[in-house]
Amino acid sequence: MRDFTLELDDQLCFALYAASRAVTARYRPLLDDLGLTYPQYLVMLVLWERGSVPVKDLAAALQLDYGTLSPLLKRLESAGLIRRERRPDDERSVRIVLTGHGDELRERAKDVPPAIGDAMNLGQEDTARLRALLRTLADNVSR
Amino acid sequence: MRDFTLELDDQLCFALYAASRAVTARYRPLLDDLGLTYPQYLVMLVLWERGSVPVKDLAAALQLDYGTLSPLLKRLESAGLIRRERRPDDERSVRIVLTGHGDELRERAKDVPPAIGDAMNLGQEDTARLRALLRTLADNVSR
DNA sequence: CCCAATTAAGTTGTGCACAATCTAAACGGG
DNA sequence: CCCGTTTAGATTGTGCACAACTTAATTGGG
Repeated sequence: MRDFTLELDDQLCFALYAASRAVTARYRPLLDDLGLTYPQYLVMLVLWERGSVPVKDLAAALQLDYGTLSPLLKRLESAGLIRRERRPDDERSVRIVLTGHGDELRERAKDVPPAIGDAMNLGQEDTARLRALLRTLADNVSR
Repeated sequence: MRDFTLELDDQLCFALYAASRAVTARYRPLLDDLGLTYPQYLVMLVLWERGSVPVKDLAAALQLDYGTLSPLLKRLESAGLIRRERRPDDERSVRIVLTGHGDELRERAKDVPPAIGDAMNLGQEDTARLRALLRTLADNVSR
């Protein structure tokens, strides 16, 4: 029989919570140079990859709701990185489009992943293993 | 040479961020029954383990600063779960002490870790592996 | 064809996270 | 013993997360 305690250090959840914040903290100075917060960076990753994306798909990709995304996108818009386009054939839907400025930022962001990979210092093997475990966990927990 | 891209799904950081939020979301209904948020639950874990703790040590254990802890503790206090005691020999230091009500909550929280462990569904082996990887990661990244 | 139900998005309110700033108590070297 | 420095803690302001609610456009069944 497995033995579950209330001790902080036993909890996988705390290791997860602490690691997530530690990684975000490591990103912060790099992203400050780009004028982005961490969640804003994630949005930009999706846009750099797909060019333009409906808000709905952005929400699905990042697992965020409109309550988080709407104000975040408003800030990216007033920073001049994105534009909102309401679809003519469905006035409910809003498509997020990169501006020229937003696209240019991609070049400057190229250095971020290697710098973080270096700081994480896990090696290719453990990185893949960890990513797989995290996906399994997220999957299990959200069904 | 390792190949770092800007694709969202490549990023370990996103898997980490998503998994952390998914796990917290799974805790939510259980903690709602106890009248706690997830960070409040973490504080209570430390208090249930150590009885009473100076705010400074709480901050160190959870890696949180006073800006996060002060208002959180104020809410736990007005919920009647904790008490603040200013140390007579050092008026700067505040010690957090469980109230009777706070101590009683421990009994009701006993069911939480097994329920979460069950939902995570990782097995003892992978759980230990994941926890170890997360600690190494947090360690590497915050040096 | 119409209207009830659904869908996309936004808004409001609460509670973290964290940087920056502030206060007051304690310490310590000259 | 005094004053500059350090330390414990709180406060303020910004930006997520997320629940609950609102709005407006679209859809689909009778």
